[in-house]
Amino acid sequence: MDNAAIARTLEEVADLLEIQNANPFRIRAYRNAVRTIQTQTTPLARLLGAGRPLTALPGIGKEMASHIKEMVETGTLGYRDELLGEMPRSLIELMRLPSVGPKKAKKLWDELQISTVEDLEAAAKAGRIAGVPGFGEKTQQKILAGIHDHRQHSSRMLLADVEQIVDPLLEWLRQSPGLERLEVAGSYRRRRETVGDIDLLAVAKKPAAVMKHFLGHAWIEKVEMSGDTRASVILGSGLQVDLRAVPPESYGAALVYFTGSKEHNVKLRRRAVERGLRISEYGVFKVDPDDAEAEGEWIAGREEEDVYAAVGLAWIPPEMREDQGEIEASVIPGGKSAGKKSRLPRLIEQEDLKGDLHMHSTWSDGRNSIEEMVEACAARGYEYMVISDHSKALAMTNGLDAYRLREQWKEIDEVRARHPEIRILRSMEVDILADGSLDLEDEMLAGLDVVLISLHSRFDLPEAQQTERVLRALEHPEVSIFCHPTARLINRRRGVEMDMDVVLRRAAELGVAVELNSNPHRLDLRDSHLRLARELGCKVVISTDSHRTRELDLMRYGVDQARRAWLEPGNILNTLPYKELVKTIR
DNA sequence: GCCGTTTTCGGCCCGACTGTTTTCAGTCG
Repeated sequence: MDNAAIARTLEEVADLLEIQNANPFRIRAYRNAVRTIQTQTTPLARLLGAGRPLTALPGIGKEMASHIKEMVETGTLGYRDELLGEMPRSLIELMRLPSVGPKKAKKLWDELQISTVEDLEAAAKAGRIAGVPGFGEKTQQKILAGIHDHRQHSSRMLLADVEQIVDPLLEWLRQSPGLERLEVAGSYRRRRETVGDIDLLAVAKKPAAVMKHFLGHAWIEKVEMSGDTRASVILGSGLQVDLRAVPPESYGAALVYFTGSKEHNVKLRRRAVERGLRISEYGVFKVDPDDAEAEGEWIAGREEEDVYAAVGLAWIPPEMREDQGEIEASVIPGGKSAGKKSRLPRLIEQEDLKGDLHMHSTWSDGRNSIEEMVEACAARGYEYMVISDHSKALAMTNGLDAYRLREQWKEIDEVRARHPEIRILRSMEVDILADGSLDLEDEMLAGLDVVLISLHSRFDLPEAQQTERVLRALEHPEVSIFCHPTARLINRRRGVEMDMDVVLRRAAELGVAVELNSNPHRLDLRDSHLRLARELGCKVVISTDSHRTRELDLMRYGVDQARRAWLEPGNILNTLPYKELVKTIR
């Protein structure tokens, strides 16, 4: 079993235990193990094979290690099957419906033998749910609405799509009477590639007035709940928006809390408890040792920096708040007043980038001419840029053969003469053919300043074969950059199967860079692969793969993603000035 | 079930809103 399958199985155990009303800390132990496994870049089977103790991993103890060993060896987990003998697996899906949790799912099963969403819908429509103890008319209606939404909107929206909705919403909210501050928190602020819902945080002396103004927005289709400090609504687009209001002295604490992630917050709060403190969305409080129940003395919470400082930490950029070691890295040696620095990385910023290394023109499937692309890049202050049209195997994009490529070089020379303000590099996005050879003759490859290679076909090859194919392509001495390596499209196409560990290791040895494609549909490589690339010393480029001038602005999504992978300017090739770049790039 | 610069036992993050079980459990984030 691969890591993803192992994680899924343990997750299922956690869900089933939850329905069984097991010890909540035991359930949490399973979920912690799942997280550890999901973020593990090396296959657990390989660790086991090498005789490495799994218990060295955080959250993996004797029991989990033995579960994992069993799964690796037999491909299944007896304990999970045992639990499934007591209740159907489909109860887990019930539990995912809004207003249905583990307790209610169990009750539905015990009382009415309901185990699927379909059964539940039929029972609710027949009015049989309202009669179950603990349920009522309102819950029955909520369940029906929840089933509807569940079917309508099960996938998370792309960050870029959500931005289109959030911006006007913010503009509206800024007109609220008495509003002092407003921020988007949640996974949007952490710049995750997809967003499940929007968390808004407002500061106001009279929060009720802000809530009222918010609820008057025309896009709101349904109000899920509303109180003086919280409101939750569903927009016509299906997106859920939560607004919370806090007093000014709680702004920082609330922003930390609502930005998350949940795991980051848990660790932060645990750190507070170890220091006799308590962190909530209202602030950091000193716990009274004689009366742990009392509210305690408020000591911080106005700004995020104050909250982190109260537990001896430097402020952590939101993109890093995933409990991936950022809390440990943010420790300020000697405490907050020691004047020492934390080990947090200096994350890449868009201003660090000196050029865009992947874009198309009307020579293949781009919408703008070379000169228009050049002017647009120059307007963005870039020192250099790359023209990289498709190769002939991608006929549908009007890919170039050797003859047309030579013709293109003539045009590039002319544009170069007219635009001395920017360096224009000759390139091509060359298809990796099925056998790993490249879709352009060697002498033409040698005439390019930069050679990009990409997978655009045969995404379905088995892992071993796909890995071989890619390795062969990487070995070609002219290759500079491996673009959108997994070829995934978020919510639409899963990436190819290949052994990323092997591929990135070889790329690092050969000096081939890997692309972080900034297109919000791609964001390929993904965060965990980028972290692996960094660990292996493999260079990364952040490019837009633009097919029209305005797509050059997609670069910021790539930067967001790089920041989530802890990348610093030194990890990124296109932070280098032109002279250094041409020396470094293969 | 996991973990340990106060611990190998006794802890393990915090609060708002809703609906229903009239005093609070369940859900959610």
